[in-house]
Amino acid sequence: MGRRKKEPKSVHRAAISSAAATLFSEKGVEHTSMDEIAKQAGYSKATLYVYFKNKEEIVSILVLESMKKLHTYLTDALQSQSDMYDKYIALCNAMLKYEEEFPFYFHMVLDEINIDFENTDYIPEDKETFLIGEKINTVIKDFLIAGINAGEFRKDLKILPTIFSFWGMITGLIELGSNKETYINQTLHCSKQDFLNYGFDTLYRSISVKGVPYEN
Amino acid sequence: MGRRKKEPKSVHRAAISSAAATLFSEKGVEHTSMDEIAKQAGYSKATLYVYFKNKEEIVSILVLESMKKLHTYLTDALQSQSDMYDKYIALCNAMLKYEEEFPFYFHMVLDEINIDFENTDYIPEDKETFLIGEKINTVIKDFLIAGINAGEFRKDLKILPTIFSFWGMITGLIELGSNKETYINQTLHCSKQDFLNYGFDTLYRSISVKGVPYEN
Amino acid sequence: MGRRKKEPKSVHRAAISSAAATLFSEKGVEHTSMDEIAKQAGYSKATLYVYFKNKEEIVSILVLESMKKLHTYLTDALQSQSDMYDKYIALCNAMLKYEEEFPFYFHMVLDEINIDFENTDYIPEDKETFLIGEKINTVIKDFLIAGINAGEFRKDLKILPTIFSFWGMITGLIELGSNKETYINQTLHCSKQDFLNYGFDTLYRSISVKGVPYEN
Amino acid sequence: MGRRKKEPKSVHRAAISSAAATLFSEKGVEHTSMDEIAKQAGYSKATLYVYFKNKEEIVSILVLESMKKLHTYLTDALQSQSDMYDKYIALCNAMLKYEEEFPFYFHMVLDEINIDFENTDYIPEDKETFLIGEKINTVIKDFLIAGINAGEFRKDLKILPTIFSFWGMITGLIELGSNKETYINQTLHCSKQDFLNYGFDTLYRSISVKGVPYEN
DNA sequence: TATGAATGAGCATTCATTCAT
DNA sequence: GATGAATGAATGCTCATTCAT
Repeated sequence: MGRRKKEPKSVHRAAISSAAATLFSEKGVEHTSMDEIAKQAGYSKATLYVYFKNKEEIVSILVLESMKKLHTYLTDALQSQSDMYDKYIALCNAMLKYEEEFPFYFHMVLDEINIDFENTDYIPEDKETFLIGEKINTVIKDFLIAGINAGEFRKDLKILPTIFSFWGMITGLIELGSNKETYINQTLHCSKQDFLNYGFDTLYRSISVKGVPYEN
Repeated sequence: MGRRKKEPKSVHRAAISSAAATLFSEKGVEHTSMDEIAKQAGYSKATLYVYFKNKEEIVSILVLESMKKLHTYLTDALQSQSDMYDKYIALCNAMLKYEEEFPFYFHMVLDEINIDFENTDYIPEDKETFLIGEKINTVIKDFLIAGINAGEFRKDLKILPTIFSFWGMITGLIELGSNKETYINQTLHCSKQDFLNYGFDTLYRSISVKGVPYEN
Repeated sequence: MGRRKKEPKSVHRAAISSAAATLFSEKGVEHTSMDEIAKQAGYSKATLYVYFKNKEEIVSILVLESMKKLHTYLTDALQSQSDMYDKYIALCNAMLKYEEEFPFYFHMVLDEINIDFENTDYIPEDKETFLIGEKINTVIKDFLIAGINAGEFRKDLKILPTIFSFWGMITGLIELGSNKETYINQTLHCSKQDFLNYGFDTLYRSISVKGVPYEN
Repeated sequence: MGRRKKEPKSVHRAAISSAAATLFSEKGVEHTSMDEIAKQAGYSKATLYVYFKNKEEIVSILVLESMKKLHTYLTDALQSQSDMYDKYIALCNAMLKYEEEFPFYFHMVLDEINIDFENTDYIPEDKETFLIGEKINTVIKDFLIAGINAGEFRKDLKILPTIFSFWGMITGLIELGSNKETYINQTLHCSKQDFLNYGFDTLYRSISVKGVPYEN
């Protein structure tokens, strides 16, 4: 095992967390051992503990990274379109893109966000993750308000409950689309993307004043 | 140990799976050991293997049972109401009831159902579970068609995609409601049930011809 | 590894703790691994955990056992003699016998006895160990009082401080005798037993009214 | 790191062993890692191995240093008093002072000294430690002989055995006093120092011709 | 000389599963 | 049929030590 060149710590952390990400996606966090991560990353198991405090920290940093990316995807999606409906669809597809890139964290993100801030022992990454979560909420909130003001979305929408319920619904939709891709292909005779587009459209009607703009 | 002789095999399976169900709900499948199930059920650990091939089979039978119950809940919900909107709300609450009773299987049901029917090694219960899933689909399908025929639901709904997307969305909504109950209470200043009602209503608009009937 | 006959649990516990005792004496508790204990006892490592909750419990039971034996040795020693000096010497030799049989616990016993009875998590054996410790104190106390009343020991002795200081001194003497046996042999040109006898005698003068009865 | 160049090797050894001493006292040798020593000393872990062969050597040098200090304490104690009894008490308190300063080595000194001088692999410090031990023996020997010649100590004392047995007994007494300080406070209703004074006095009678001079 | 980097060997503990009786 | 007994295989984590630079 040739010793590596002097590379910054972040390079090793990236290599390790990347290896972990692959394995976590394949078999889940619980079923991925530090031994396996080490082997996948090409390090000795002990070396993992040079770069990370423990397994939990690897998970936390991965969740944080993915959340940051999600935030970027969502922001970019909204900026890429001007029409409200197009923004909505771009938003949904940004989440889809995220789910496809980080299948594992997609669901975890939901659970992890409830941090016990009383517990002084929590991993700093977790707090940052929570903060990014709040930023994401804000992004969607602004989008909703803009839509209402533009006369596109129903005036009687309750902002916060709408954000949360949409988050849950889109998340559930995408997760089902991915978990059951083959089943959908066989039974619905359409692609996962088609299925999701249909779902996104359907859901749009629940906030829209006038329904979906084009025929899908 | 004074255990009655000649109890039919099913009695023992029921006792064991019931003990397992309790523990799984409390601590999750992964964190429940066969040792604990045996103790809870009042059997020796080895005896568990007389009645079940392995731990996985216990899980499978439990998932099947829960699916059967879900089917009942859904059927009952539809029969308990005559109005379409009321049926819809009853349907949603039936799923909520299921989630609250079987929090653990709720999500699993999504993942586990993709059976490789080519694989001759699969657990028979899993096939039955799949079949119940199909029955559930039919129940919802009939509901949707009835709603369309009654002029309550949009005529342009595509039946199958609608069933699936609704399944995903309601599932996602309920799961978020449960995972983040405290967060919702604190941020939205409302109960989980209130939040979910709002979400159910919102979603109803996406299939309804005229929106929700009453003010909520 | 042929499966053993159905033997009572206590037999296995004895076999394991006995193997552990040997290794603990040879290399110390910290440097004895459960793996080694298992090998020495002829069991699989996992089997150890069938009979003991953890390593700590093995240590605790060993300490307790040795303490019980010490109590017996001391009681027997006192009963075996009628003369006070002879009782004293028998007492010292009982401790020596104990040290030779349980070299490892001899010192540990001193440390372990301070139990935090507030801590509800302590191992039950530790409490019993403490109780035996108290019984041992009583045995020595009665001996001291009897000696004073018989006019053999100084009337101005403070019972409790005398017990404790004698315990410390005899313990220290014996431990030194054992740790440095070869050195003693070479430098003092006498056996460990001779050396200890001299020490016991010397110490006797500090409580005796008239000094040691015979010439040593 | 701005470390001054050309510091003699001994300076680094002192800095490292001093850091180690602090940590060893706080948490014990076994529970102090080389990592912690390095951090405490402000060196890189690898640097420790430039100045010391291994962890054991750090311990050895520390034991040696402490022994040197003990020798000084004992010599000073004897010179500080003229009366024999006072010298004896000063001697005991010198050992107590040593125990309180080097709790960790106090007991170790007993065990470690048995060097296998045939073994060419031993650490040189250990030999020096042994030599200091011999010097300490001589100090006490001279004290004993002086006491005998002064008519204070019994004429029939065998010098060497008395030295050794006193060493063991005082050592044992002090160790018990320290290990069980709280227990002594609670049960004997006196301070550790009071208890030890009583013990020292008691022991004095075993060598003294006439008993302890004052009432304590 | 000083150290950043890496790791082999080890450890206590857990658990699903097997099998002789 | 029921089980007491036993265990192989893991798992997360630690640490003294080595070595190329």
